[in-house]
Amino acid sequence: MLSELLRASSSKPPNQLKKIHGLVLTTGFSVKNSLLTQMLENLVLVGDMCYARQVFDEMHKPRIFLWNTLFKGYVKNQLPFETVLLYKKMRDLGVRSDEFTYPFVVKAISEIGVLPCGFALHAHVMKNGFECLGIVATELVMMYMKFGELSSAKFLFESMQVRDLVAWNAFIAVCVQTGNSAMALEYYRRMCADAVQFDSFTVVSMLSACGQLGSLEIGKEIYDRARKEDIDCNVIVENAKLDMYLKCGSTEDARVLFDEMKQKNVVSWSTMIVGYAMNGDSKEALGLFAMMQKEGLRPNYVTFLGLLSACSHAGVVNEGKKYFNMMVQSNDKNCEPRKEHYACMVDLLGRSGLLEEAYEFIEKMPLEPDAGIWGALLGACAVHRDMNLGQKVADLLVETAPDIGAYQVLISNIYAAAGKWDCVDKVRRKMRKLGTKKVAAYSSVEFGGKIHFFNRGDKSHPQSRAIYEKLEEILKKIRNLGYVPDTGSVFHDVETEEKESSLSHHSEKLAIAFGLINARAEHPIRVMKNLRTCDDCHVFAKFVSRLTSRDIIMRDKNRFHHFKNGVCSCRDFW
DNA sequence: ATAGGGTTAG
Repeated sequence: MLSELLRASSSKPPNQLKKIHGLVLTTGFSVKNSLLTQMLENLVLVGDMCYARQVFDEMHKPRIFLWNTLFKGYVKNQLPFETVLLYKKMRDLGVRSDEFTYPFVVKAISEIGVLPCGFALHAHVMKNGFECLGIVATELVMMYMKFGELSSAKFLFESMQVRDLVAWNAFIAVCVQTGNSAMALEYYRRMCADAVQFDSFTVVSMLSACGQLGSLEIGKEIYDRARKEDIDCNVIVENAKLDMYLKCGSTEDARVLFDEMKQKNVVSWSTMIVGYAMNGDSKEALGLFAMMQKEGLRPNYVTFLGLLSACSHAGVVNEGKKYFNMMVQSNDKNCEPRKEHYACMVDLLGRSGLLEEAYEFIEKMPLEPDAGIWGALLGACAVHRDMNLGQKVADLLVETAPDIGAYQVLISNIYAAAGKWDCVDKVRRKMRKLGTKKVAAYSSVEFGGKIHFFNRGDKSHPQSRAIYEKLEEILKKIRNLGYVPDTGSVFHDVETEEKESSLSHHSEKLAIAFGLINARAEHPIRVMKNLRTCDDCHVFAKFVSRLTSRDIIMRDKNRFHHFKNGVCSCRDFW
């Protein structure tokens, strides 16, 4: 009777499960593990891990699969620390893990992100002889990728005896997730060469990779191949393609696809809205949201992020406030404003010059403001040259954002602009002490099925000579149009050394010159940059678009710049 | 009985 009750309770909410559990206890029967097992599984299913743990602790000598059930629950509910603690307890009690245990624990460790623990765990896996198991090995490979240990991950992946489709997909997916999309492409090509038949999972990751790389042509090619090979192109695949188009700056293609899609979900709509916002098409973004509401679809927190960033971009403060209030009043757990939304609001207010209001907004917010929020205000202070507030915020941020290089650079630039060189020194020393990493700037252009990368002053490209000649020629011509190299700007997150050294050989300038030489005249020149573009390159691109009548689409770390006839769609520079 | 892969934001 009781076991039937429990079996039937699997879909019940946690509080009802607890009542049933209480009932079981009051019957006075000796509670058998089989009953508790059912109970535990139900609790893990509904995600009440606290209660699940209680039930587990009541059990007498639980068998290994019960431990595993609990591990599964912890991992599924994103409680990596509980997972690891449980693993430790298990070892202390002398219970041996089996091959089902390790995938959970490895996943937890990679989420926590402590490399030495990862190594130790790998050693345990090897000691128990589980390393040759595909599933465990796959998790380990993903763990190393997440730790940034590319060579360990590659080595382990290569040494797997059996690499099935899931192993390939997992590896490619984690490459994309960790920002190594060029590597994902490399392995995709190898997968094809090895004649491993890919599936829709592969396609989704690869479309995402192409979005990251700005490789419109390669992305289209992969999608077309998927259609030809009769791979199931479900909503997720279509969404990924949509995102790829938008990340390549091709809002037109995206819209055509979006309108054609038979099945659309919140992600499709949000992708479009966010994409329009990124591309500076705020009107379309807001219009799409109106359509979405008409269709009766519920937005989620990502949708609102897109909306707020669209408002910020268009400088429509009241619209932004309207959407923010909509979130607050919606009473929908999915739409509660998170820190990112507050950061968006600060950005919106700050960008529009309402710095005081932005500051008050932060002071009044119910969540603890983080570096991202202060950073948004600091960026706005920099744009509006408000040194008083800027310094105040910089002072605050100096303490709370010790490890994010971009903020430190912004702070030191603010101090520099205010002439407070002792403060500049202090920040720089701190950066050096903390070893704040300076990410090297690079730009890339897709051409001929390949991605061409350029560093500043790069001479490694085979067409290098032609590129520099083209650059010289262009610089000469646009000087006549009124271009003056801007060496004085201090307000973006680039290092001083970078500013001082050959401004005219910035990676995006080389990439644009490369595009001018190679890209077909009717196509826009698409340039991707890993960091933010500097003022001078921005002005440069405007002039080039005017001089050559070519459209330049440049994506930097934050947003798109569509240059057409000497004008850019963005409001970040003027 | 229990284990590995995919889309939007940062």
